[in-house]
Amino acid sequence: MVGPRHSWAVSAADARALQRRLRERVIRGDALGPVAVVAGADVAFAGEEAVAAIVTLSVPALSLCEVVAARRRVAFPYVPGLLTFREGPALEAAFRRLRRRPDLILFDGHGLAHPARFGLACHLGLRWDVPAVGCAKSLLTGEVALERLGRRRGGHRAIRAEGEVVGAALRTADGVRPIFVSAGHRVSLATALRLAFRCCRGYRVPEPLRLADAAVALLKRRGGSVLAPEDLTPLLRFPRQRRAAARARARLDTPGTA
DNA sequence: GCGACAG
DNA sequence: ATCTTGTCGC
Repeated sequence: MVGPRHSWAVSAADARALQRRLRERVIRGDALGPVAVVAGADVAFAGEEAVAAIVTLSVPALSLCEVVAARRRVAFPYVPGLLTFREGPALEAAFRRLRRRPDLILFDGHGLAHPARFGLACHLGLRWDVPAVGCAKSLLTGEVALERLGRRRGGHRAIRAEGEVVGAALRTADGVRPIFVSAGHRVSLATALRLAFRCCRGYRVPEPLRLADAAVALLKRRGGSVLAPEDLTPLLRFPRQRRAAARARARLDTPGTA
């Protein structure tokens, strides 16, 4: 594990100071090799405990490689903009358990599309020195003309904040609400969009994150922090034909603050 | 001071 | 994120 390390036990004020200091070290352009293994990281909460899971898949097949998880006592409240300080400890504990470092990690949250341009994907991507992309389900900052976003899968539209493009809304499947993609570390927005879209298999949420979400949900109800790839195989099925229903919903899309 | 506000 | 049943639409 390389990169900037600091304690997670900080105050909100110190957390913001750390963001301002560390954001300068984020590599914004493409500085990554071929992506043969992509990971998805997510966290669930059960009382005072955080359950994190990281799932790795092969590219381009998207077949399951590894599944690791860890539980940690929650020590930081949810504060918009400081999500990393709440989820970071558990995510990092899980990350340490990976046998093989992924070539890219998708996070459930923003990267540069963050008020300090240092969202979860920037922070952990930098800290672990792994190319990272932020894939959030709602907007935290900035504006995007969703009414001008194509309804079909692959359509995307820039997210602008304070005069600069910080990310993009991406239609990951026909007729579903878009997700918000932004560069985390070692990737350009164009590459982040391409890679995130490449991980989609018919559902709104990219496969790595969909499986990581299923993993934490399973561990939350089953307990423990150990699970095998087989536990997730039931979810590797492609979605049914639901185009019509999905298209109808797309016209009513109102993400951002859903 | 008044909203907005990843998960 | 989490608390929670049914329900609208394909």
